[in-house]
Amino acid sequence: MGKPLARLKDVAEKTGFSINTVSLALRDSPRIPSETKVIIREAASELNYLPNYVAKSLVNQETKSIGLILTDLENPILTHVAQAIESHLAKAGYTTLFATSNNNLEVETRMIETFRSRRADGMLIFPTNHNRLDHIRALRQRNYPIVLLVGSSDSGIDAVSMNEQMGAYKAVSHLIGNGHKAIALIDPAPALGNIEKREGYLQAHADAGLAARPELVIDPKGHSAEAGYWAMASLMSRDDKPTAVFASNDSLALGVLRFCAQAGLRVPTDIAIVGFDNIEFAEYAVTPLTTVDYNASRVSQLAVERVIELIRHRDELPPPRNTQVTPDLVVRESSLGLRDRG
Amino acid sequence: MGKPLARLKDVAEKTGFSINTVSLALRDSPRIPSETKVIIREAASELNYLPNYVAKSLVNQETKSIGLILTDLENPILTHVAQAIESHLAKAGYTTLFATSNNNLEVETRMIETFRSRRADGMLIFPTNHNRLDHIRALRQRNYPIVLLVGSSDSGIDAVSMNEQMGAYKAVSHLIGNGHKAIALIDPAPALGNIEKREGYLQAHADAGLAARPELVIDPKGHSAEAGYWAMASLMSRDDKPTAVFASNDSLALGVLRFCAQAGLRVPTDIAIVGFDNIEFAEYAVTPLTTVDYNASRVSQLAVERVIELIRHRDELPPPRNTQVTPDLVVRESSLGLRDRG
DNA sequence: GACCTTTGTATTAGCGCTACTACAATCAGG
DNA sequence: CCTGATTGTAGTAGCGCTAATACAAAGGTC
Repeated sequence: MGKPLARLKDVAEKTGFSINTVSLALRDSPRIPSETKVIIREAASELNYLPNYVAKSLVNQETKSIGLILTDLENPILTHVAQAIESHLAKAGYTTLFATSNNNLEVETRMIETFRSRRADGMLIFPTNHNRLDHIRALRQRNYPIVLLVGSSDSGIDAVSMNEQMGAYKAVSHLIGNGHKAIALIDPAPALGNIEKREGYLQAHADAGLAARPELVIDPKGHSAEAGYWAMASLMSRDDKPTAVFASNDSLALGVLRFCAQAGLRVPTDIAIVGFDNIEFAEYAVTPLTTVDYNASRVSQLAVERVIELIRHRDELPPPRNTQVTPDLVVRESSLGLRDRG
Repeated sequence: MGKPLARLKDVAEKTGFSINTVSLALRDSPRIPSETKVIIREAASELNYLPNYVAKSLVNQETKSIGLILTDLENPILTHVAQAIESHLAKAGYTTLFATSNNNLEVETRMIETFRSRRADGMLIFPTNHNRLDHIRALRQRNYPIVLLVGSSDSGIDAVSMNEQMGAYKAVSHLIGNGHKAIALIDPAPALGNIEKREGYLQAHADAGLAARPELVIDPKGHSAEAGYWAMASLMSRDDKPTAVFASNDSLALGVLRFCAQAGLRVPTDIAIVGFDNIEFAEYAVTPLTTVDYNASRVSQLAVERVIELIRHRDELPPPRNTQVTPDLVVRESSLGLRDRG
């Protein structure tokens, strides 16, 4: 912690008042006359006094810090979430304890323990697996304020998230509406137990009376542009080729786009592409990308408000609520149907 | 902090041992026989005991946490830095306190105070202004372990960073070597007091005996793709047009690329473009982007090692060192000269 | 002037933990 | 069998702070 900092005791000795008087004065208590306050504040600032939050936390039984656990920051949209959450928390007087789980359940569990041990007042968690939430649910049942950043309707845990299933539904319905019947899904999440987008994909097919084609659903084993590139290469090497692709995030979609450019496939004439997240670069790709807009700032704000509300309730938390933000589809060039074009 | 957690006292009462014995047992002291340890550990886990790090920190005079302050996470490369730093710190047993300054010196100063008040053992800072470092220098002089993430040769503060001047030098020299004489610089940093890249740009001109053209240096007032787009639009609306552009980060460069695509300018035939950072999408742009590779993982690792080393020295810090990692230029299609092409 | 209030300040206890010290009980050596 | 070391456990103090309490001194009331 660097050189030992001045304590209340030092300010007390310098001014001749007692520790208690100094503490009250610095916290602007009405019991201390303003002349005394001035003297004490000056002495404190001369000594470069800064209150020791560790000691304060021990007494007050709250740390004014909350833990933020994300899977990773590879996805630019999670980055936005992280930054927005930090800003909101700072504004509310909270410090952000940050960690990434690397999509590893064990790491996630360990980081939760670390933050509990540090007595974070609450946590915001983007869990690695949307179904294996027992460790988190157990905490919530002991009244620990936790808000998940992915939907989980019946998990018994508060959640604020984008409605990913709805987003996927909108994206795929849009493609179906443009006449596509062979729509690929590139999504690594189902293999990790997170099936929201695939459900939306299937539902869109069902509602349109179109049979989904299991052979067009592919796990890219990663969520980078490179993973998207190779998933697309694999899809196009088969006999049964798609005419449209829904990629579960924009990085994957940009990889798909790149494959198409190199393979001489025209977008959207030969292949229509829709992504998910609406990252900055979606608009600046080879072909501007149609994508589902992830409203990071809205999700972040609601999640922070929720966790602070839970913290306020302390002893008896209200029943968990699951808030889903409905995403908009941003239609750009990469998915235009024939009738939309000049 | 959720419901009051079990304390040593509770474990002591449950087992009949004293608080002290329980504390020693849980910390695996050799003075406690292993049978006793087993009894105590079992009781602790039944009570769901987790050591209170706040109390521990108060006694030990160290929090095992370090503050990380970045300007923002808009730039994907800072995101990589953040994630890599968090991973390295976690591996070393440190928790990351995270904050963004939003390029606002006042916010930066406030966050530094917050982290000091929370008794972070050290800090890693990407400062908003590379010259206004007095507030940080003052801390360092009081033996507070701080490592900057931007170069600062004579600042009196430790630093680990990419050599941005060298990177810019390599980028611009590459363009000059390809025969370009009218090279624009799109860089918002000099207006904020950070002139490293501009210096490299000028040095490359000087060393090649080429006169730099001040009218081709433009401040895009931001570092987004959109800012790059409009900066390029402004440059191309003038009489004196560049034949090449060096953009101070890849987002700007992608905006430039987009402008060129829309304006019908061929890259690299009509305009050569070089970016900075080598973000994932540089490779997946309309035209794959030549760029300076920001070695985020190397910088992060060295910075974490340095700050931990400083923490180890506690009372008397060694003299500050400034480590600059030399970046490589990654040549892709966007800057190929005539002789490089088929 | 006896009594009550207000005002300014000091004292004490305690948050949960660890370091230091204390001290019986056991054991080894001469 | 006494001395001195070893072993297992407990007691005490203190990290820096706040809350609760205490208590003089001054001021107001009848």
